[in-house]
Parts: sequence; structure tokens; C-alpha cells
Amino acid sequence: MSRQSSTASGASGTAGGQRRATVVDVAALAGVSTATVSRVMNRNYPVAAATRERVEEAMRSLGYVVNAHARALAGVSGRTVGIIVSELIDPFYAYIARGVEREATDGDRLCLVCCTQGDPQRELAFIELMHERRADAVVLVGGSVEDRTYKAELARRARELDAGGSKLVLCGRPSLGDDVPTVGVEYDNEGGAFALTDHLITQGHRRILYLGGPPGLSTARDRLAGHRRALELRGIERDPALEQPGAFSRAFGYRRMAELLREGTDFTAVFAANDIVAAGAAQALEEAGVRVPQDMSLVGYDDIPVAQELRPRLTTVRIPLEEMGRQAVRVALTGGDEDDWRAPTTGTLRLGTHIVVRDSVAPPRVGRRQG
Amino acid sequence: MSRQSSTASGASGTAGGQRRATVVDVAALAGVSTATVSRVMNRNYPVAAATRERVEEAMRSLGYVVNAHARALAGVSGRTVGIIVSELIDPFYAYIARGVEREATDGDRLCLVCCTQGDPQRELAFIELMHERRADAVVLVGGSVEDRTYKAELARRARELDAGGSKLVLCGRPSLGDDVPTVGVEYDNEGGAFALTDHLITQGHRRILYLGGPPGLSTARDRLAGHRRALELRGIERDPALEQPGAFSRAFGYRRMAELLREGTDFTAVFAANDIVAAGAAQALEEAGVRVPQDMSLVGYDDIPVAQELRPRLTTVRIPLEEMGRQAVRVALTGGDEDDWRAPTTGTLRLGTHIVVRDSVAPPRVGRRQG
DNA sequence: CTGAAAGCGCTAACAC
DNA sequence: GTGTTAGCGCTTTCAG
Repeated sequence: MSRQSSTASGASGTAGGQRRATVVDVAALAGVSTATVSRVMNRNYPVAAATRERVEEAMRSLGYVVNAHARALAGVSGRTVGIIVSELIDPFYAYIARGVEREATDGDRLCLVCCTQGDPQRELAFIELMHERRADAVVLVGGSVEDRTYKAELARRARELDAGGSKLVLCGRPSLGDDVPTVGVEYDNEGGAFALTDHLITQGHRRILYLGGPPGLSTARDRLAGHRRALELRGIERDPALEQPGAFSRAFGYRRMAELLREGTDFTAVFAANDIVAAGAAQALEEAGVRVPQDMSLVGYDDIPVAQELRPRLTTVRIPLEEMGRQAVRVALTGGDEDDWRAPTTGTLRLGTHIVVRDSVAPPRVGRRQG
Repeated sequence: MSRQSSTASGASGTAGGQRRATVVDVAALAGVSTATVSRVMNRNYPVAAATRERVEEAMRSLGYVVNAHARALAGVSGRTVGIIVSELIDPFYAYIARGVEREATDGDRLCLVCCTQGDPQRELAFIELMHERRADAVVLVGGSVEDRTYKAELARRARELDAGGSKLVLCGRPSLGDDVPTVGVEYDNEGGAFALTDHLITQGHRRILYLGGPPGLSTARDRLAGHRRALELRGIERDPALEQPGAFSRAFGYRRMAELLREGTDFTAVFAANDIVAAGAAQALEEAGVRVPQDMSLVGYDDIPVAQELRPRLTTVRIPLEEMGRQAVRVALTGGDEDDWRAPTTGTLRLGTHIVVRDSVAPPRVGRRQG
């Protein structure tokens, strides 16, 4: 009878908020030491079957649940990875998040998920919070803003994480420079865009509208670059009026497309910066009575589910989203293990992209459209 | 010079994996005690401006990041909530998850997210893991399986969580009974389904196909129940051939619909158990040359984005998904605070649903369809 | 195979 | 205002 507190009943929760059972309680009830209890839990050390049985029984009857904080404090990894996206609802991020979550789970880890809603400050704050929790890795997903002080802050966080043996993973965004310890998992934005525009050109298009993609975002910048390169390579002159950057949103795609149609801007194909924008554009086209692909070709980027839901089904670029998520945690977790390796802390994995040809592209009509 | 270890350089991370700075280091460098450092961090106690400045400078130069585990162990809440869904990609869960994440963030907490992929065992394991991390609340989302031992296990976990002052939140799934300490946030599955079928009947439909929804899932069960009640109320006899439960998947909707069409089963409207199933059915209908809504009416459930992407746009039932997520954490977090209240640990909040009428329903054609 | 005891890093009384 | 100190619950040598 040497139990410390004796507030009310045991653990059969009546009103909640009691003191939880600890290893000490379990040890006492089982008549062993706390070391033995620990050994039973972690099954990392031989324990007599009978003893084990008694301990397990004690744990059960006390409703004992190990305290991960205490365990982490005692030197065991917290078995946590963090992922920061701008928006969970967006399939682009959701698929990557799924990859991260699955890989984490497969590695017996739990996943902290945060949404920045596009706010870089929030992003920095989340990294900090995850570091406080000693996440084994922090995965940052999606295009980043091109701001110097922001990048400097990010670099600082990356170094702090690294100094603690953790890792910042840049997933689908550019490196912070060779002197900043991060790992990266990228996909070929520029190349995919190049291929897509080239596909359009091959079909005979010359006047291609590039629609959407925030100018400040690296992802958008690279896609536009690929588009331009394709144009250039084919000797097609760039027309500023045909470059209409903007939000990565359905609303933007719809609105801007409707305006352009109304203004009578001349083009025979639309390269939407992503599938969401394409969905908006498709609606505007439909409402304006412009048929896809007969009167107008339309392509997107990402190959998220809407691409197949649209009619006609959208030609787009497929990105190995879930695989990127998986690799992000894999790379981060295996990268730091090997001590004898050199210190290529800034290794970047690049995954391929490829066009998925569906039904939204056709050769341009002869002569003027709507003619 | 009384620093303990002196392994290589300071914290300017060169190769990663060094010992991290602790309060002791900060205190030493700033020439104060650890208590003061703590006070500076938590800003919950007066500290001289000059002192504060010195401490903050020390933290900065050491790249100090507080250890959340130690803090949690010392008695402060871990500021974490957990959410368990079957699949992050599914918009239904994604929207709820977004609500949970936002409410958590607003309350200065981080969010652990896990996906069960429909496996109840995994679900139980995740609850345990979150409990180990001392999550302030664990939100369980979506329909649950009707299995006795599973429910018993769930109840045990709920009690353990409750005993520790935490809370299990049942979001969109039935209570485990009044003796199990959980809180619930529900929406009216039965009522929404009732309204939907009633809407169809009002339009003149009599032979309504009910498609999809795993028979074992509470959500599906309730929707079917609402459908049946509407039929009954209007004195329409139930035809077993018109009840085709199945997965909550697009593939099921497509396949089953195609089969039924091929078999020539007679009906004038389809009540898909959710929008995803409706999307699959829509495709089958389209491929079979059956026009919606002229030849066939179609309705779904959930009002996720696809509903507006389909052509014609889908009439469906709107559920306040994000709000449910928010309420889930709010209810869990405020519930246990008040000590003087009675112990209505099993309080359930019920949110309303309502039909969103769009373009996929019309009166049935006179006489036989396709006639 | 099992026990005793020293921390892990932080917070919160309690003194000064 | 600031310092001292006693834990929080667990793991892990080091001894039996």
C-alpha cells in the first residue's frame, strides 16, 4: 500500500482528468522494477515469460498507456514527421500528403500536418513548431515565394533542424543553395510544360494562351519557362497578350477566360497552369459556346482527378505526386543515417513527369476560330 | 567555462546530429538561471527588459529551440489534437480534416493526421498512438463498422483517453452508448436522405434505384433508412432489386450502373449513396447514351466539389463538413474544462443538412424510359 | 534475467 | 525580479 496519491477511484474513468498510471504503478502492481516494465514494453530485451505475463496483466488492469513525451525525452526518437502544405483540400497537396503519411506509417511514425493557406509566415512558424516537437523530418510542399528575407529565415530553420539531426525536405520547390542543409524531391516542371506546349505546336497551334500560375511561385515560373522554351525552339514569337499569369484557382481560370473570350483575344489553344485553372477555363468556354477541342484546345497540369472528370477529358501532365511524398520522407530518414558517407546533405531527387494525352486537344480549325 | 560536453563546434550545424542547446546552455550564456529562461520563453511572468534581451540574444546565437517533449512532460499540455480518417484524398474526409486542422491551429495546437485506409484495426492502433502522445483530443471521422468486439475495443480506448483527461470525438458516426465517455458531432444522414428521396418522389418518380454505400457502414445504413422512410411515407412499395448497396467508390458506381442498364432494370431515378458513386454512375449513364436528367434523374450526397463539376451539375445533400471538423475539436476541448458542470461526457452535437437542388433531376418521362 | 539509479529538458513552487 | 530545486515518466547503463 505505498501508492502515492489516492484521489478517488482507480482508472475506470468516471469523470475524467485523473492521474494516469505510470511505469511505477505498473511495476508496483506487478511486483517488479520499472526497468522490467520498460523491457516488457519495448520487447528489446529478454524477460521471463511469467514476469512478462504479470507485467502485461498489470498494464491492462491499470489501463496503462506509455507516455511518448517521457520516452522521447529519455532519448528515443519521437517517431514523427511533419508535413506542411498550403491547402489540404487541393488534390495536388493531398496526394503528396498521402504519400508522406503512408511512408511515415510504414516506418512506424505519426504525421503532423499543417496548412499555411499560402502564408509564408505561417509556414515558418509551423516549421518551428515541428522542430520543437523534434520531428524526424519536416516536409515542405509546393511552390515557394521568391522573397529574400523569407528564404533567409527558411535557411536558418533548415540549419537548426539539421543541427539537431533532423531534416528539412523541399518537395517540389527549388533548393535554398548548396550551403543550406536540406534534401529535395523535385519533379520536372519545366520539362513537362515544354512537352505540353510542344504537343500543342505539333498539332498545329501557334497562338497558345498561357493561363494562371502566380508569378511569384517557383512552380508557376518553371512551367511558364518550359512553355516559352518550346515556343522559342519552334521559332514562334512570344506574344505578351497570351501570357496571363494569375492564381492557381478555378475562379481565376473561369473569370480570366471569360474576359479574354469577351475581348476577342485571338488564340486556338489554352495551356492552363494547372488542372484546377483548366476546370475553370473549361466552364467559361462551355458557357461561351466554344467547343473543346473542335473550336479550342485545352491542356492542364498535374493530372489530378478533375482532369478525368471534365468533358472532354483533359490532356495534362502527370506528376508522381504520392511517390514524391513517399520519397520525401524516405530521403530525409535515410540521408542522415549513414555516418561514413560524405555530407551531401543537400541531395536532390528528381522524378519524371509525362504527358497524358486525352481528348481535349485537336488541330486548330482552319482560318479564324469561331469563323 | 563550465559547459559539459565539448564535442566539436557549436550549433552552426556542419554535419548534423550534434547535441542541441538546452535551457541550461542558454542560461549559462546569458548569465541567468534556467527559470528565467523559461520565463522569457513563456512570457507568463515579469522579466526585466535587459535580462530578457540578453536571454533572447543567447537563444538566437545558440539556435535554441525548446523541446516540446520536455515541456509536455513538465506538465504543460502537448497542444496536439489527432484526427483519424480512412482516406485523405477523399474530399469528404479532407474537408472535415481541414476544419479540424484550422480549429486546432486557431487554438495554437498542432494536428496529427492518420489514414486507416478503411482498416478498423489500424484505427484502433492509431488511437493508441495518439493517446501515447497525449493528444488533447482524438477525432474519429466517418462511418464505422458494426462489429461488437471492435466497438468494445473502441470503448476501452475511449475510457482510457477520458481517464487521462483527453477526449475521443465521434465525428459523423453513432455513439458507443451512454456509458462510454465520448463526445459526438453528427449530421443528419437519415434526414438528408429522406429529403432527397422525397424530392425525387415529388417530381413524380416512383422507381428509384438506391446505389452504393457499404452495408456495414453506419453512414450508409442511415442514408438507406432515410430513403426507405420516404418511400414508405408515400406508400411506395420497396423493391429489393432497386436497392444496390456497395462501395462508396466511383468504380462501384460506374460498374454497377452499367450492369443494371445492360440488364434492363426498370427505374427512372438514381439515388447514389454519395457524390463519388454518382460520378461513376454518371459516366456509365453517359456511355450508355442515357441523358440526365431527361431520361434519368440522378442525385448524390455530400456536395463535394465533383458535384459541381459534373454535367449536368448534381443535385445533392450539403453537409457542413468543415464546420463539423471545427466543432469536433471545439466540443472536445471545452467539454472537459468546466469542472463544476455535471459530467455529460457523452454530449452529441447535431448539425443540419440540406438539399442543394441543381440540374440533375427532372420529372420522369411519361411511360417507359428509353421508350 | 532483474533491480537501482542517473539523467533527458523543462516548469513551477518556493525562497531571496 | 531572479535563483534553487524538485519532479514529470521513461530508458538505460551498471551491478547483481
